[in-house]
Amino acid sequence: MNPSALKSAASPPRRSFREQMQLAREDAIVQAVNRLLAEKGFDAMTVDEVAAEVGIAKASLYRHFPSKEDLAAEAMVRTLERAQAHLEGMDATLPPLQRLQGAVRWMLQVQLQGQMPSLPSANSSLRATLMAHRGYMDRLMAVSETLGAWIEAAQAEGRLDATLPPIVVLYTLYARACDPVPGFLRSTGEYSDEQIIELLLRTCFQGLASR
Amino acid sequence: MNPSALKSAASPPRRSFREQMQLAREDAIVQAVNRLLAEKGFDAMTVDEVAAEVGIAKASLYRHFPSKEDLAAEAMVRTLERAQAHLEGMDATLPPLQRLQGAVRWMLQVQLQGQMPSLPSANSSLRATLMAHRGYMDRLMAVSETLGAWIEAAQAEGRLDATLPPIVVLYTLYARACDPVPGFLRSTGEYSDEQIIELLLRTCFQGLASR
DNA sequence: ATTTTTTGATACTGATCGGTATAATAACTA
DNA sequence: TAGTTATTATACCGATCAGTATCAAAAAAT
Repeated sequence: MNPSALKSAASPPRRSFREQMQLAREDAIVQAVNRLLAEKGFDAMTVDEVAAEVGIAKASLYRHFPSKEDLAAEAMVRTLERAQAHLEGMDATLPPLQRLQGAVRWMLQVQLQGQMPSLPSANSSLRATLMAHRGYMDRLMAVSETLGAWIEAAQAEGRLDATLPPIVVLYTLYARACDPVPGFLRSTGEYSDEQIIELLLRTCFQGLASR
Repeated sequence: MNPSALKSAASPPRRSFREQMQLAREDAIVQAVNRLLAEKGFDAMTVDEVAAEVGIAKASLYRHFPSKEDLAAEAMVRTLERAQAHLEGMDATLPPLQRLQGAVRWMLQVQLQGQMPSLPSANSSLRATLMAHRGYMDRLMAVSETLGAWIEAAQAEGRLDATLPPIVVLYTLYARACDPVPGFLRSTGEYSDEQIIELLLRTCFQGLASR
């Protein structure tokens, strides 16, 4: 059995073994980056650390990704994909407000599990890389459109304050991904992660004032 | 008229001229640090920048402050003093909830004016310096106690959700100082600073859900 | 006027870090 | 087995930056 016969038989497994390895490696890299990005942020994370955590040489790492910025961008893409998958996996019969709450709950869970990459909001070279990154922008827009539709639906149902511009709601939801409050609350040792999530969901959707 | 006579006459203006200059200089330094800290954050701010902005040599800067971390700590002290002064200057006859809203309004204003120093929440050496900084900790506790008293009073009046632990409310208010939403909203160009502040006050105290 | 202190300009040190080159080794292909 | 390719370890380059040393000029004190 010659290779080309095998290839034409079952789709193109052309070099599929090597490619499989490549993908597995890239997956391990992005996972490590994601973890380090969540733990210490972009500036404090070093490329040597990433290589050490994955267990490969730094040179091999640079054979997959051209720069540290692209590393961070890929981690963001991965997280956005997880987010979108979670949104699409939600019960479509649920009212939109509940789906939005589910989205925030997911963000808080990921953050408390130390898997939410945190990028500086004022790093020019990083922002430039992100803005130029097709995969990142596409996925960011996909998530934003999904959430945006839910926001408008929830407002139309009268469950979400309809006098708030949807963009304000969207940004406020996104901001839960980098809210320092969960971490501070956890460091008091007074609350379980589940309690923290319930408290934050209340302050986010019900506000601090009594109703 | 000899110096010691003058000194004993009008309190101790001992070396008062030099000290005056010193204070004025330190004031200029802390102001520059505060501005740069708000603009680019602790990591991106360089000591050379600070010296250049103040118009003095780096060596002279290090004669006033022992390290970059202490520089940041002093900027935080200055901001906390401004905050406390603002809190104490508020109309004491106002209901506590309104005073809390005034506090958040002030934080948002300072942030939008580019005068709110932003420190990384996960920089170990900086956190160590802050925790060991007497002046910083004292002022932080003073502000926290003032706000804490207002929170409990507002809850007792039934204006603030009394089922939220006060510490959760306090952290949520503090978090408005580093909320990325104001900046994002401003970058859309759709809203004036005053509109942004009103929107954020609503999402903070009334929440996103309709009432 | 003389002495002491402070400041400024400048250069330097030492460490960190992103990214690259090299040369040896392992793994896969044919 | 011979040859091609990928990976590793290691060292290096260049840039950045916190912090320091030097020394001359300026200011202040006596």
